[in-house]
Amino acid sequence: MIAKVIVDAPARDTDRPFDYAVPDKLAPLVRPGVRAAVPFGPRTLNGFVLAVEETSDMDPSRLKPLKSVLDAAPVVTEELLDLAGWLSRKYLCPQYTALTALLPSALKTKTETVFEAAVPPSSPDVPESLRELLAYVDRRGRVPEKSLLQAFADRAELLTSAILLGLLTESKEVKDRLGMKVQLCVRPSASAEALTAAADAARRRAPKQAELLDRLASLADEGGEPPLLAELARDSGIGPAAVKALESKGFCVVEAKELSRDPYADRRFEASRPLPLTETQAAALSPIRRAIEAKTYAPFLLHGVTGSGKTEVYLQAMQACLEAGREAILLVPEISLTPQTVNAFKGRFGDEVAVMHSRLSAGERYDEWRKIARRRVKIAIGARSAIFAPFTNVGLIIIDEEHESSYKQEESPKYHARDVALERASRHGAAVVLGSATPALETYLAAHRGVYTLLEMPDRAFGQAMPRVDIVDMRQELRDGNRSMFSARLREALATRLERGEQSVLLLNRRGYSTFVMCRSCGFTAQCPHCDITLTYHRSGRHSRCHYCGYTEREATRCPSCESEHIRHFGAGTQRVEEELAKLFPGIRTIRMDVDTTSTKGAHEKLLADFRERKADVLLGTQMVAKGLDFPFVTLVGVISADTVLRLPDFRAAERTFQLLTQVAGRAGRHQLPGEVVVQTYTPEHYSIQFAQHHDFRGFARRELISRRELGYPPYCRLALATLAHEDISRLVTSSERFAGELKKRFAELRGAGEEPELLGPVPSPIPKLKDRYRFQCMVKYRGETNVADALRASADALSDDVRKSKLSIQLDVDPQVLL
DNA sequence: CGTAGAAGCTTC
DNA sequence: AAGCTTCTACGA
Repeated sequence: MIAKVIVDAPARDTDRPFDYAVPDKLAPLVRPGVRAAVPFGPRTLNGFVLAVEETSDMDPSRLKPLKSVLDAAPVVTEELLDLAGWLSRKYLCPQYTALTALLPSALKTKTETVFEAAVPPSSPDVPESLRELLAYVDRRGRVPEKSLLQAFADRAELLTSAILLGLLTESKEVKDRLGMKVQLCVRPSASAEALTAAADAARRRAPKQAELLDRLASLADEGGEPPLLAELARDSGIGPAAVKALESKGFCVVEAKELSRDPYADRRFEASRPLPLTETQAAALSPIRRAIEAKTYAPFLLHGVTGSGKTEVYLQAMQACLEAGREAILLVPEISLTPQTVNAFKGRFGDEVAVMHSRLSAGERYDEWRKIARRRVKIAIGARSAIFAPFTNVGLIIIDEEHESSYKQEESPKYHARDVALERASRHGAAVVLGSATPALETYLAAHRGVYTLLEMPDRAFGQAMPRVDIVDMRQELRDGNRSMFSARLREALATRLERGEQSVLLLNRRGYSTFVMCRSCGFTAQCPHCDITLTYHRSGRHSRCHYCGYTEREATRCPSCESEHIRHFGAGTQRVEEELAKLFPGIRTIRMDVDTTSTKGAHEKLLADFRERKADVLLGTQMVAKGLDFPFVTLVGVISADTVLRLPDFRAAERTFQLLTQVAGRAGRHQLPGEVVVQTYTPEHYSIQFAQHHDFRGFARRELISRRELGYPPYCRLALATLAHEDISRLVTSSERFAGELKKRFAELRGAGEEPELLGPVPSPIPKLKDRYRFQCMVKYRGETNVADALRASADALSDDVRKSKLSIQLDVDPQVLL
């Protein structure tokens, strides 16, 4: 028997199955989808068994035997094995990388170095200075290198000399990143009669033993959960000595019992029943329900304004899916995976739900994943990676807030959960529901072309009004002599909230920090004449550059548009806003949320909880305050500068601005108190801001699609991005040009079909230097189903010499979301 | 001629 | 990716 194994050596040369002989005693365990340890050259590596076959093309004498099998049951289903192949082809990543992406991190095993004492610590060969080290290792048996380094962090040289002197033996061990959570329990191993007899005999001499024997007897008789060792000691005072004694006499065995950590075990969920649907909701639900019942692949776009009641549609679609005997997956953006969301679904479906949440520990995530793999639940809820829930009969996949950029993974494999969802659904004959108030334009256009069925919910379910949005022209503020970052309007609105004891949220968007030049008098920003993209300001060279095509211009001292001298690069931090806030409103209580204040675990939740309990008047933060928050006393949302998103050097900047403003407007006045939104901007006339003010998605989409078509951006074409990096800039330039040449050569072959992709670059990357390596990029624009992946991979392969020899790195991103 | 570091090759 | 072998440049 031969196993085809993808090994943990993710490089071009090794990205293919290797054949191994399967020893007879492992044969029953070796199945497609299990992990195995295999010899690979002089090393031992982990791998995934792709297939089991009778024969191999290899000379049988050269086959090595598989070392061990890591899983009693496959961890990757047949369908997901195949999907991993699809991921690797579409997103140009090694198969091993694709396979690990399917699994919870707890199963991403690595080999680690472990040390053992080669001689006893008391041996005369051990120098005095190394006694302590050796004793430490000896006490523990096998010590992972990591823990040893930690324990002797300040005395690393001791470790080195111990290794050099041969006092420690070094070996590699394949380890699971985490064992299952186990506790020891006591199980009877004799008949009930024998145990009762022994209990009677021991009654006088050893009462504790007798008590345990009684319990064991009733267990053997009636069955039930064997008691935990720890429990026995705590509740009945039966210590480990008594257990040991009985175990040695063969009355019981101590076993490791696998526990499931249910993070929601001690939480109550308010049970909820299906609500009566509005007419619009019912109209949206019925085609979804029909598709689930018909078991055919059917993608939908559910376009519903904020508050239109999409959640109830999701809930009832899931209900229909469960009734059809099939499984469902719900994806939500990580940031909105809050207790609120989880409660809504746990409340309706209770124990049928597994939640994959990044705030859970690796162990808890693994347990939730196992519930899915063991078919203990029928619904999986989670962020991006939950799309790989190992169900076998998926009937429905819902992606909430489908426009969110967090559905695109920025590490390899750089997959988009929406595309994976569509791919998986087509394999299962499942319905896909893409839900959003502000769909991605790709999705919206596809729906209009009939690729997805469009379902619309244009009104709020309970008829509430949309919040009022005020746009403040910051140019006018400057003219009126206000040089601060707070407009009179926003200052006044803040003062009113302080007076009334209501709360405010202030958003300062600085994501993808990027400086650009702007005129504070007229709002002019420098754009690329070829790409209509904001030029990025480079302080060192005192120039601005387009990172799409490389166009460069010198720093201006006067505004080319209005001749004003108030032209400068732009950007302010949360800290500065906080200071200014304190100056304006002495005694104001502010909670600042940014990378600095939320870096420690749980800090994010803590800050939000404090704000909920009204321990602060203002919540000031970046991006992360914009979404999914729902606080009853927030009646004001202020956007310090809408321009920071709008002027990002990204063709999606207008779309992001519209989405952000629409989202943020949804945060205010969600309850009884009416809400108000103040948006500060230097470009109030920009259509993204205008349409957001009037909550007009359709208007925005129509306008934005026109310019996308004119400029040749998605959704009218598709993109792929190659980023090359090297520490030596001149070699990088050479390699980049060679890479571009290879690409062009291959693209030319597609010319006949009228599908020749367009190549932009090579140009310096928007982050031109990272970790001492310079970066260049090539962007590819192509249409439809043109096979660009093969050309990219082949071109990268053509430079594989440079990659290996001169440490050039080439990163490929198909359908990039963030072009920064 | 010896040796150290770089470069190349192989992994079932 | 990483361990092992081969190449090659330089000092004695």
